[in-house]
Amino acid sequence: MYQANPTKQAAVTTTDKVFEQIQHAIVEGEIPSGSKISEPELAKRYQISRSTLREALNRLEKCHLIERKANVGSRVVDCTIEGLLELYITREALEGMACRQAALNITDDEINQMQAMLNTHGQTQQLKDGVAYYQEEGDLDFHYKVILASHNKQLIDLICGQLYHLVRMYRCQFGMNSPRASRAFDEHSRILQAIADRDGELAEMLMRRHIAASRKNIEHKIAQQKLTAV
Amino acid sequence: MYQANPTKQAAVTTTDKVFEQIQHAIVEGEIPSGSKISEPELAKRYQISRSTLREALNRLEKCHLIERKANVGSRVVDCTIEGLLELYITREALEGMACRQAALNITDDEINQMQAMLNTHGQTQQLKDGVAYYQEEGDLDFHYKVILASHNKQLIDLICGQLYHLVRMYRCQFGMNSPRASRAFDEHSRILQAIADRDGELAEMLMRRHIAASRKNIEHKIAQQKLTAV
DNA sequence: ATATTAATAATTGTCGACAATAATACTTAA
DNA sequence: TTAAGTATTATTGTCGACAATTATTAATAT
Repeated sequence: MYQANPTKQAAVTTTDKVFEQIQHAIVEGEIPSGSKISEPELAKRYQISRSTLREALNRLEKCHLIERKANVGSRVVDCTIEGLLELYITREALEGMACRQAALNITDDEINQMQAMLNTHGQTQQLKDGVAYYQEEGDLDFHYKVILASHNKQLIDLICGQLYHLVRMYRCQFGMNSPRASRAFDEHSRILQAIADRDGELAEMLMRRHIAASRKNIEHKIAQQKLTAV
Repeated sequence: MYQANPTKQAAVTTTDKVFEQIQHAIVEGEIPSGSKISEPELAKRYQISRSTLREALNRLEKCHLIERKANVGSRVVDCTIEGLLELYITREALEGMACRQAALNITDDEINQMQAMLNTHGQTQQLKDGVAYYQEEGDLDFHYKVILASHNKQLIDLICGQLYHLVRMYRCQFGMNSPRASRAFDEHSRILQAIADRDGELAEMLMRRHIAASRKNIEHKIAQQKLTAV
């Protein structure tokens, strides 16, 4: 089953719960990208004190969903093309390395799990061909698994704990139901093959190309839009 | 002149100042690695309320210097060999990419500045040959400049804003006055050359090797220690 | 009418107190 | 004597109020 973030702890405190709610609201665009955040208003809306709201805001800042300035306040990060491309560049670096490390550190159990997952994705794709939604979730699932398989806490925290919230936000807000679904499935298969072969160098290269391909796809679309606009 | 972190904002609020003080204390080991943090005690020591202390703790958590558990409390991150190696792996990925991007995006002015900086480092090294301290600061200076030259906000924030506090902590606590000082200088020169040539591919490769060499140097030392210990 | 300054309102930063949870010490039973 | 359970203490989480700063509005002068 798909879950938003495999690294998240169970929400025990009220700050945890409010954090998750606001996070969801930001990712889905209910609290619009770029908008200013009013502490008193949000505190009232979620029926909590400003202190616990501020605690939640701190965590939102940690995963780059909001930005704060001293004595001025917080704004929801705004989704720009440049920001999206920078995010892809960063993912290419981090996930490429995670993939290389996965080839070194993955367990046989994990390989089997991922193989099974890919089979499911393949069937889903046959059933729902053209409908990219499931494939999109599947894409995130696959990437999460690779990152976890790196067994590198630093990488896992940086990517799953921080960057991927932004990734999901961009996906939602830019409505990225990419036409790369079927191609992505093949690429995933080859990546897993390289990992299973313990070929770290190849695994990294394939993952980097996989992510770079998405980035170039976006860049291409942007270029076309600019042409038709003129 | 060397500064701890080129991305940091001016400290305006009391939280800012206390954050910097505690950060320094943790990096230098005055508050020992792995130790539990008592909120009432620290609040008393710095003459502030618990609220503002907790705000500071949130920022410390953001740069991975402390870890929090709900209803239990905070601990200073503990410096382990595995953690150090994972940090090197992450740096190799991020700084490698930053270096590639720097080759694409650096301005001529920045190139000149870095060239001048390297010249200074070279002279310092001649004067103080064998004394690694200046070279160590010089090393960080160089890396900071490369990262900033990438002009990628995401990379800059991740590396300078978060990772490098941990890097400095490990350097302090493990007393890493590496014998690689003179070699590092040559490597820096070649990296800058590749950047100035706008050769992103080579620049990334050289930076990755540069960082990997430090990691392998550590791994080698560890291996030796284990041998002599038996 | 516009620009600059002063007064007002709103927002953020900081504080101390209380509530809920976890750690510790103590008591009691086997 | 040890183990389990209970009572106590200490720590963290949450709250509402006040202080400091910023944003907004009103007033005055050019």
